[in-house]
Amino acid sequence: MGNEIGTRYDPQNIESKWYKYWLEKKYFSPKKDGPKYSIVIPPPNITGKIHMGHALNITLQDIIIRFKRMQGYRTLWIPGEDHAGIATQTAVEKYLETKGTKREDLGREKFLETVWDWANTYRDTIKKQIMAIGASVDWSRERFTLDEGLSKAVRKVFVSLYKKGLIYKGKYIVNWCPRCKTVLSDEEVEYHEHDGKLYYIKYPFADGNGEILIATTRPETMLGDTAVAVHPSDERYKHLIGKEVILPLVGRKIKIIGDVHADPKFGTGALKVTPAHDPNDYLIGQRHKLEFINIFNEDMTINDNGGKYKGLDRYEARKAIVEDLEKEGYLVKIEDIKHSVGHCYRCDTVIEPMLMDQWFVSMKPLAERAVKAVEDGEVTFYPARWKKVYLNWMKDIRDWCISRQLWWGHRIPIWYCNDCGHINVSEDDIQKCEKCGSTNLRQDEDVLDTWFSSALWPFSTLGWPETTEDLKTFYPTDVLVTGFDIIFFWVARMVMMGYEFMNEKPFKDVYIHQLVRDKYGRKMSKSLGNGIDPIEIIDKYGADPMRFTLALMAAQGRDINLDVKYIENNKKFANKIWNATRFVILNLDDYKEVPLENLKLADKWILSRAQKTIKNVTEFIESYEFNQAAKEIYNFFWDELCDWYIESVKPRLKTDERNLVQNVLVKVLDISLKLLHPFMPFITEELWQKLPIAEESIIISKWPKYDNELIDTEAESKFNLLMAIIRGIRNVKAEINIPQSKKVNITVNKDLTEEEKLYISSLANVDIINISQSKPEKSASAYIDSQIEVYVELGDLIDVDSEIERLTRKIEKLEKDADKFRKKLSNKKFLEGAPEEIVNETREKLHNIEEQINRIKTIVNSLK
RNA sequence: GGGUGCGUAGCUCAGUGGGAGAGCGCUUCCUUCACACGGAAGAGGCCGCAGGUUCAAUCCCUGCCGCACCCA
Repeated sequence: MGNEIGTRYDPQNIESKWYKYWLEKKYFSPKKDGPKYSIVIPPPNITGKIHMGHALNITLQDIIIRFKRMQGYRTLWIPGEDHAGIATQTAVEKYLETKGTKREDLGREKFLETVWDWANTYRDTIKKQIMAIGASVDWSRERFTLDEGLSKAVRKVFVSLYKKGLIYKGKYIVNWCPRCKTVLSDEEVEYHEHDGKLYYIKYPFADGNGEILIATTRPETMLGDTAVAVHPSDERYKHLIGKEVILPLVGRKIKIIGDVHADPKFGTGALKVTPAHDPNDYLIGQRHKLEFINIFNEDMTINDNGGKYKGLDRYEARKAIVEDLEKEGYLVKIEDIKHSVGHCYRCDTVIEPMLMDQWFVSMKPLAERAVKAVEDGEVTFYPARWKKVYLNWMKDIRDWCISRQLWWGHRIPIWYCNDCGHINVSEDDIQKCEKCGSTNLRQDEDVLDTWFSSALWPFSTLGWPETTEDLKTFYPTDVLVTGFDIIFFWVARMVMMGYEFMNEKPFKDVYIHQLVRDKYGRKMSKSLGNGIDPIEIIDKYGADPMRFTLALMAAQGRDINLDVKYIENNKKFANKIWNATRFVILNLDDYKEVPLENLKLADKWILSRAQKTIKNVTEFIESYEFNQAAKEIYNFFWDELCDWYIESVKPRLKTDERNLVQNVLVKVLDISLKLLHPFMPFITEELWQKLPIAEESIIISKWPKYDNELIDTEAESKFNLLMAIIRGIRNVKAEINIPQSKKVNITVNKDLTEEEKLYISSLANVDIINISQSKPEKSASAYIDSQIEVYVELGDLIDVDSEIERLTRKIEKLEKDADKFRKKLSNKKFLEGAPEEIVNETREKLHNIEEQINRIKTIVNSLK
């Protein structure tokens, strides 16, 4: 055991060393016995680096898993990464662009080779970053959403759902991202408020008698208009239903129809209907069997259906059409309007609703059990309010568009027969049409939504579809820790898939954690440049302080506004832990283990406090109240252990109590380091290893057990009194501006034990303690309650006037409190209605205060 | 338009149906043999506003105002 210990906490020296040691010892792999406890990591995207949100996510999971591991569970935390279809493909395309080439030039196969190389590099980076945070994940079970096993799982799921009729191909309005050149699911569209214009356009009646005025934010889509809709009960227009108008610039005759979707209060109440380019218009189109005219190419230029506007981009077309409308007298006015516009969640391009042939999962049948599971509490959300968010979405769920026009991803296992037209679906690649035997097959070009494979994560990572030992042992997992932003994308879909394919929930608890924002509460983003890079933080302050800060701020139901100064602050806490331990170790040269018997007051007090800390930290971690748990151990360590116990023990280390004190110190430190370990794994291992009780690793040490026998309320109240007396003496010194180190004599009205005298002398720098019933001349009161009076003898240092002033202020303060209680106690209703216990307590409190006031008053009078 | 969360010390935030808390910042003092990344003592709050429930409300309920976010 190396007992050399520097005077400063230096994270760089300890972190990588211990992580390596833990890996070598395979502590992160599940042991062979004990109740199981499992977590799957939310797989980070391979498109970038780990950010603060990941750091929080990983920290919280690591706290849980280390805690459970120490409690004796057979723990497994599976790491992995997500192939992130759109994001990765886009990133690689950008990279190719810098090399002057593009994916179409390479071809599908070559392109995918490039992406794999890229993916492997990034996976490696991410892995190193997760390690730097200290995550005790089992790397031997690391998975990737595109690896062989998971691909097998994806195919099995696709085929199964297809055969059940839950996956189908159909032509519907979908969200097209013109930049990514793929469709997106509804969840992948983000709506932002835009400043837009509302254009009022005249559509003349076909019979030449007047016109109807419509309002639209997207005049360019009029090229695809196939009707004008008004509300059927709109008095202004209902007589026009059935009449025909002539579409300006285009010349097509279209009908005026009555449909409830037309909002009489919006615009003019008359709505142009473009069924191929608006989700609502699409529904109107279906209801009224309108024609669907697609006017866009995939790159958002106008296609052949746009006549003279063909080839123009959608925004150029808008400009041109507005100009032409104005020229020809159709444009009546333009108003400014704020409206919500859908954007691609990956590249922020404005999405275009398009009518396209795509693959969908029919969600309603899958959602049923997933709803019930959460309603029945089989799957529980923490904090509970997210349950509502989940259920609201689930109950109004729409079919999921799962095909993507990408190359990077799980290719859809569908083969079309070019000869007989049969659609073959298969888990394995096939060469022959199962219907006609033709080899003239063509696999569907599209890949699946990345979230399709993520949805299987809790069981695919455990080996499904094989029935592996891991799957049998660790499914369902115990908790899922993630952010609220992917409840729909991921959490909900995992629940559905879990029940569908495992016939069992994927996890018991869902802990929804906070969003990490900057210190002003703004989202961290590249464009604002306000991101805090966890790796830079780790380099500068260490992983432990970062982790502790995140845990300390992880209050349920509120986001984290992170300021680097908080991390700096907790580095000071780490330094404090370091130095307190250093002090103990420096005093252990002659340590030998003895039973904790013949304990003194301070020993009983700290051991009792330690028990309460064990209890609270344990309970708070169990209920996912990480901030409370962290706060509990922080306060115990700094305030109680360092500022009081260690200070009180210094003189005792020079007496024959040395050996006992050493043992108490080691015991309390052992408890503290263990309680701190889930939060700060590196420093606690480093320090624990230096203690005489150290074993192989703190990681596999036993979590401290709460021992009711060590709770000593009497010792606690006695020690509390001592602390109050000591504070009182210090306060007197501070008030009259003499240094704390200046020795004074005090007088107490009651005899004290030798031990009590020792603490007062050493902690308050007191020389002589006199016992007397009367207040000495030229003294200031340091502590007064209904039993005890303590005076500091000041001699000529006393300033009677300021002493009177000080005491008068104290009386005023006490009187204020006393008034509150008097008021309460004079209230009949309170006396009748409140529980007796409360009434008695209040009486006692008032009595004590009044007693104090009287005593102080007596002193003041004697001074005058 | 529907929904959710938040308004507590100068700042950032905890917390609770029975005498308002922390960290930072601020004021004063101290290099005392673990730590100045430290120690000691302080100052500072109509717990957003208005009602209601209750013996008792910062906490529970309703409304309002302000700030975020989600969904349409």
